[in-house]
Amino acid sequence: MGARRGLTDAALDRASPVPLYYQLAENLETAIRSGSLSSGSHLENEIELARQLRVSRPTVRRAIAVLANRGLVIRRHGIGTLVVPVRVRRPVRLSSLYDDLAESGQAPSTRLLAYEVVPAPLDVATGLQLARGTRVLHFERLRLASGQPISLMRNFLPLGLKEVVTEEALQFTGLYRLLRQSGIHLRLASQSIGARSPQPREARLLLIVRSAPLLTMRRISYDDAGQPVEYGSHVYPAERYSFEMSVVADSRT
Amino acid sequence: MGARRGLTDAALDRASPVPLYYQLAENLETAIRSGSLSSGSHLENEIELARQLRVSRPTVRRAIAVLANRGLVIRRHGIGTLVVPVRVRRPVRLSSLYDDLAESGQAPSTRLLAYEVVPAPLDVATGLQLARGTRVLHFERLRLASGQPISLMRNFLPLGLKEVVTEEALQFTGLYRLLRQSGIHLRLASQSIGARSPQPREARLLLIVRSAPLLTMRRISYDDAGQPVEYGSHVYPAERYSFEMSVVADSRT
DNA sequence: GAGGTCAGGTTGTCATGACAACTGGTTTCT
DNA sequence: AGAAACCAGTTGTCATGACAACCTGACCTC
Repeated sequence: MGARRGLTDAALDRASPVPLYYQLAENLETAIRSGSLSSGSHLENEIELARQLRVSRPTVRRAIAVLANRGLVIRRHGIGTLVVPVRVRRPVRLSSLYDDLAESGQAPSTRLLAYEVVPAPLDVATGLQLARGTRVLHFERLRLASGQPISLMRNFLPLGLKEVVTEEALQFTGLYRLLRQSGIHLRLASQSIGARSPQPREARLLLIVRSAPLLTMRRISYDDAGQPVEYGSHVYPAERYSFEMSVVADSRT
Repeated sequence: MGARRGLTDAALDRASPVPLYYQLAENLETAIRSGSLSSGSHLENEIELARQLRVSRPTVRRAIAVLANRGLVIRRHGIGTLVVPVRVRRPVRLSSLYDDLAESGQAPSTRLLAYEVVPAPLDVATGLQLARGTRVLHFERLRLASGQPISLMRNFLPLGLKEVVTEEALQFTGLYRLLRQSGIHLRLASQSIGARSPQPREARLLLIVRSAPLLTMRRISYDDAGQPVEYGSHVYPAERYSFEMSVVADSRT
């Protein structure tokens, strides 16, 4: 704060293991979100930016590409790069509900309704690429934000992860955080979003009437190696939940 | 065809205005989808690929980055690049329902229920960044696939696009295609997916009972310049429709 | 036999340099 | 006055070169 000159107050640290382009991307993102770079304004041009920061132009371009991918800026050939004049953010990312809630300041809490080892149902086995009936870890959680139930989550994981995702840990930590802490990096997920009416038990747990629709999400997550790690089947009360996302067209950059 | 040797039968055309990396990305994608590159197999390493194709390694890397972004391959440091062993595809892209249906072989048809100029409701005006009450183009379409209604779509556009999106054109062409044809390139959209119960009129039009839930999508699309181009508020019968998407974690490449 | 060590192969990062393509405004010409 | 041509500024594309970081498997040592 205070200094007006540099677009990026935080300097780049060449000694850090974090790549320069990534440091730069984060600095820029911070500047955008904090409002230092106002909506609709031009970013300084790449060559000048490179000169100021003492890095090469490809490094600057790569940093900007990260922001463009996240939908924070738009590049225009012959014009420049401008900050997206949109307020909306919070895309559907590969993060857990827990993270999302914690970030947005809501105090999330969890009730662990089930934790057991069961034979995989057919769709789960298929999704996790296991033989029919293979034993898998299954658990069910009810998520509350500000005291209100917002999600009923059922997950299936390969048995090998039982040591990582323990019953105790799940009480206080999100699934994705647990996985990340033990070195499993989720890289890709395919998911399907739909809607249906609640079953009686679901309506009771989520404190909604039976005629109120549920949002449903089925997700299969894969790690770095392309191995399926998690099968999730979640439902949300539509009146209290929706999915926000930003979609970016293939931008050729 | 017949040649087995080259991973990419289609050669690169340096005279083409299409960038080399993009040509390469498309060739590779074709190879993957057609099965020439089987699931789980390694891609040839970057340096060798560059040598064979007579391009630089950055060009190869960029092509692979495109595929990685689309979730078709996974890169592993120190290991190589492998084809994602997943069957699922068809992410939520910035394309129209019409395109999607046409691609998947369903014969789409459209009934144009309304086409008029109206003062923008508050949420529409906000979304399109117009003053409250500004006159906008509004139309409503009922989409049918294989004779069954699958979507009721309401759209609002700035009045300036009335010449492009005419009543006649809408009967036979998707909105996004119309816009593209007139040089408007959608670049970014923010959307929100939720669910609710249908209103009587919606249930009647979509041929569902009143207790059957609707999927809802609200989308605001922006063009190259970051100008809002379209506000869409669409509903789908949940029993016949769901959103499929793949999510990719920030991969640092 | 178990463990650590090392080498080879792979992707990741970054710099430098050059030219092409596009946009918008200015200038010039008719 | 209007239209065409030009120009400065910007991002887009591509090549070459170098080194770092990482993973696997083979080898060696104990």
